[in-house]
Amino acid sequence: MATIRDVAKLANVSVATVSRVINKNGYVNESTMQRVRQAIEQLNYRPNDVARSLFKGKSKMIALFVPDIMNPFFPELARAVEDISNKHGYTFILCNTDNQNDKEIAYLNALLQKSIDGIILVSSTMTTNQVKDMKVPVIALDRKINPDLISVTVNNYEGARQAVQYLKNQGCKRIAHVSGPENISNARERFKGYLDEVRDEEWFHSDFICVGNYAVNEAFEATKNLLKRNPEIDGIFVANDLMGVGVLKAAESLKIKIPNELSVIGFDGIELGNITSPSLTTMAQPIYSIGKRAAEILIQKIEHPNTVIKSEEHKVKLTTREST
Amino acid sequence: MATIRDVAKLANVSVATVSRVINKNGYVNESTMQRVRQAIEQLNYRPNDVARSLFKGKSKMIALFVPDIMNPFFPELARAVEDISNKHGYTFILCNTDNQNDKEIAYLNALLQKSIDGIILVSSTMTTNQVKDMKVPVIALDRKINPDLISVTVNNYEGARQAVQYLKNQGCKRIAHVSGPENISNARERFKGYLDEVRDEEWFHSDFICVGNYAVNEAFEATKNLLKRNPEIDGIFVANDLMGVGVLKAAESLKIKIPNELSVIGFDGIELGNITSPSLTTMAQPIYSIGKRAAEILIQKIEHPNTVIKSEEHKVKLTTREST
DNA sequence: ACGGAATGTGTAACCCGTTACATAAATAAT
DNA sequence: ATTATTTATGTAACGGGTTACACATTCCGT
Repeated sequence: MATIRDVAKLANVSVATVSRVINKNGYVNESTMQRVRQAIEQLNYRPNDVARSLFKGKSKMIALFVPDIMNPFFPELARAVEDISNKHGYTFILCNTDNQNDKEIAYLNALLQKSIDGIILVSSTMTTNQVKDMKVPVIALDRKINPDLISVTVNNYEGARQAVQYLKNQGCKRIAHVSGPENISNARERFKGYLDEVRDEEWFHSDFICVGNYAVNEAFEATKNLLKRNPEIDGIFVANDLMGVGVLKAAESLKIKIPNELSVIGFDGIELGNITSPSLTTMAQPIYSIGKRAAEILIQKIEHPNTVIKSEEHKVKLTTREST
Repeated sequence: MATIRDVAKLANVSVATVSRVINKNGYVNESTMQRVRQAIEQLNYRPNDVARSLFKGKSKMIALFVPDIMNPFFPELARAVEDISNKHGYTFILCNTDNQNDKEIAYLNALLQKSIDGIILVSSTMTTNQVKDMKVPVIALDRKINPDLISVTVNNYEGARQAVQYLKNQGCKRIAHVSGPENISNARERFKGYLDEVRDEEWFHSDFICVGNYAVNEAFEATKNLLKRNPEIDGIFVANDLMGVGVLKAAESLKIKIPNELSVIGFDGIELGNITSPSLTTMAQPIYSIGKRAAEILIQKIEHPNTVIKSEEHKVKLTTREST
């Protein structure tokens, strides 16, 4: 690999001049520039980013922490972040944390040693202190971590209320909820939205609530029990689409007809909900958009540390399909 | 951030000694080591990986190129590669190429400037020359690129034959094929497996073949036409599960009963096939395993360049579900 | 024609670990 | 007792860009 000194020698200039040509800063005479350009061409010279990073203390890399890329909600988020990173000349690092705080911390330290420029966190296990101590720009995505940390999320509470209202409008009289894990902020907000919508109904009963873990199987089992215990249930608001699939399957296994006997609405709007039959009505998040915004904001924070940046809450949108 | 010189000063030794302690090489007196350790502790010193990389010319990073992480086949692959990278102390970089050669080349150059240690390619657009010129270890995954490039794949040809044989065993007498793009090696192999299994049947007709692009929608449309034109078809071997979903939907839209009137078998074994109804019988690849092996082999190649490494062809496995 | 600004280029320090090489003391071998 | 090893530690160059600073030239205004 040719170095900047090779180029300098060939072009009969100093390394400083070559550097100026590469970075388009400082004064360089037009004819000198031509010579340098030619030398660069001739040697097929590419600057060594590692050397650059060492001097600048910046690596032009950003990382995304997700619980598990195999969860179908995250690939679209990852895609968005990668697209934006790439567009701005950043390299994209993906970390699967499995919701384990020790993994997050290990990744964090490893990345700091590599002079990572910024991190986007989808996390429910990071503590306030851990986030405060971070030496690089950080954005929370999908889940709030603490009020001081800029986040890009959706209006989970409002979306949940809208979902339940929609079920009511469809004529449901006994609406249950399969919630997400209570350590995840968006699950709590969706749950609260549900609760505020049903708590004053005379039919409401706390047994209409069951707690899932945002995954298919547990929701499948939990819903079977729920529906066996409470056959009067005619609507279910499920805290995410993945569990929504489990709910559809539970209904199927109990020979409950959807949407005739039971309406189901999910949350997230992942492609998967389009493929089930019946397909799943859902409160769709603008998944790509929030990933994109998180990346844009992060890069803004990296490149212009002084600009004031605010958290964003995007809107979910009812997407009616066959399950209601 | 504390540097090695700060540590050296505090411990009253030279930087060389500190380096020896950190890397556990060379001779260091026990008591000196204690002092150094304490200084490291006290300053909360972490070596700067960028400086290390600069000197060593290695970055402890590996990259995975996939067409698009949003395609449900790839997250599991990515997860496997990330797990193994992480286990061996490598940082994992994900690149979405959209099957565009210019993107691949752009990524490649960017990564080389960052002293990337190795790359795993899922690619059908990289040319032989481009691969030959690469200055770092490279492994092809899922798709062969050229015979000289080590690859980790599955027995697509055999798997395809088994799939068709299975349909025959199930009593299918008119078996069609929805193939993948012919520029993708595994699609060609699967197609050939199908062809070798049906070409001598008296019922075989070239109109039983239709070409898809490994995505749901095109397969949906193509299959609708196929089945309208050839209502005698009673079995379809689909080159991947994603298109398998499209086929199931096409049958549904034509009110063709699966598996009674039509049997469908896919290829890949992605989780999605489990969620459709009917669920999709498939030739399941050991997706995680091949990703894992690709990463292991790559790291082997990086760390021990002289070991002889051979391509691997893993076996697919028939997974019978409701669509047959 | 003279002073100050704009233009053009080079030298060398710097970023921070790593390691070849030198030196010296302690221990082992003969 | 003397030489060969082993152990222990330090100095300084190195990897490859970047940039502060110095110096030289050209241009412009008056």
